[in-house]
Amino acid sequence: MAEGYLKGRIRREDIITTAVSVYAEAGYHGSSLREIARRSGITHAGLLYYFPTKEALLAAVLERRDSEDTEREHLAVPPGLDALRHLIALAAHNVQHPGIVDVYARLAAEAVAAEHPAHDYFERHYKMARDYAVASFQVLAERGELRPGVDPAYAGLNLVALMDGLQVQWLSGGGAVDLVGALRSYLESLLAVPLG
Amino acid sequence: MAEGYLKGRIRREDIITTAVSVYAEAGYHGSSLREIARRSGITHAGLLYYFPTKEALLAAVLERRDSEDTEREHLAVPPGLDALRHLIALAAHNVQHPGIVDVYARLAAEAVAAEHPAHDYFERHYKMARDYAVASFQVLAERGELRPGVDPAYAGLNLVALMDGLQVQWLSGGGAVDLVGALRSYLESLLAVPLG
DNA sequence: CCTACCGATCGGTAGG
DNA sequence: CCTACCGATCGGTAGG
Repeated sequence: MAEGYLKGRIRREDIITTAVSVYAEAGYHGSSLREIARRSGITHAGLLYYFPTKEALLAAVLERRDSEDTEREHLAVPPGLDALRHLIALAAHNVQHPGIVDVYARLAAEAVAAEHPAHDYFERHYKMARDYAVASFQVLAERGELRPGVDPAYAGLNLVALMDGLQVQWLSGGGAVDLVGALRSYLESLLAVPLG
Repeated sequence: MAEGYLKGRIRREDIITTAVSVYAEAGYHGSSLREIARRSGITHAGLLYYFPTKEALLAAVLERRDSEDTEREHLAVPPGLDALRHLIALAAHNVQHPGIVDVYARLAAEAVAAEHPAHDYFERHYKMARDYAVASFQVLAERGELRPGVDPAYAGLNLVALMDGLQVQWLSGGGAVDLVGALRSYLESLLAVPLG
């Protein structure tokens, strides 16, 4: 009896996974429910049984990403030098999973438009990332671990922007871009202490 | 007699201008020839008289941008400190024209996919920008104007990535992001001499 | 979950 | 440049 529910939950997760890879290929607007359904082994009407609209599926994709980030306890590291090290580790992890990076880079760009269904999600996401980065540089500044003259507010904003921009070039360039090295290089140019 | 040709040329330019603003709202894939035609005051079949395919119109949009950049003699400034100053001026110019920034930021993200008709265009564009930035930092390094320990190759890659990422956040954030200030801050953290 | 369908919209063509 | 059309595809619904 609970089996019915379990199968449904698994099916839902399958569909979300498939959606992520289709979004990665065609973007959100360029993806059709029929294509996602086909790769999931059901009809598009069947897909709409699980997710009543195209937007509901997108929301589920974004929700899953948030819960994965939370699982990884991304934000459990307090702002500071360790947070920056953790960010490099996260970048190194992402480099092993280009498909995922691709989805979110494309979605973020599509969602620049205020009417895009993921617009608010990314606005919140950027603000959180920025606040966290700025707080980290502020902690460094207080401890004298920041090079003199470096503004924590700009350094934080630039860190988030840099990660985004590097991802696009790394995705586009087919391996010619050393994402992690570039990120380390940026951070080292701001720090008065070794990054380790 | 030449009037017919002139009118055609004007019409073509009108259509390209309209296409730019529709791309800015909906991206390339999300834009329809019918919508671009409607705003240009013709039917979509009429538009196809001037641009035989959807891709041909995209190509015309990108071509125009290149010729505008060339007109501005973007690349006439030799690599070096002046080139970086010129880049800041270009960013300040772009901040006055969010619509144009929007189109190219969205197109660049869409074109990450290798099958996208603008993929090759952006790949070339990125490579040129990167080479130019790296060359500038190399010139600075030779003149001792770069802070010791700064790698010109990473600094150049990061400069291009940073500009891209800042544009996305600036577009998305609705004015909360100081793009030009952030760019200056990045450059100043790398230089051993004042940027002026 | 499926079959069967809807109205809307798409890029492109014919033929003038 | 337009009218008129094509085949394909879209998201979503009805009804089981």
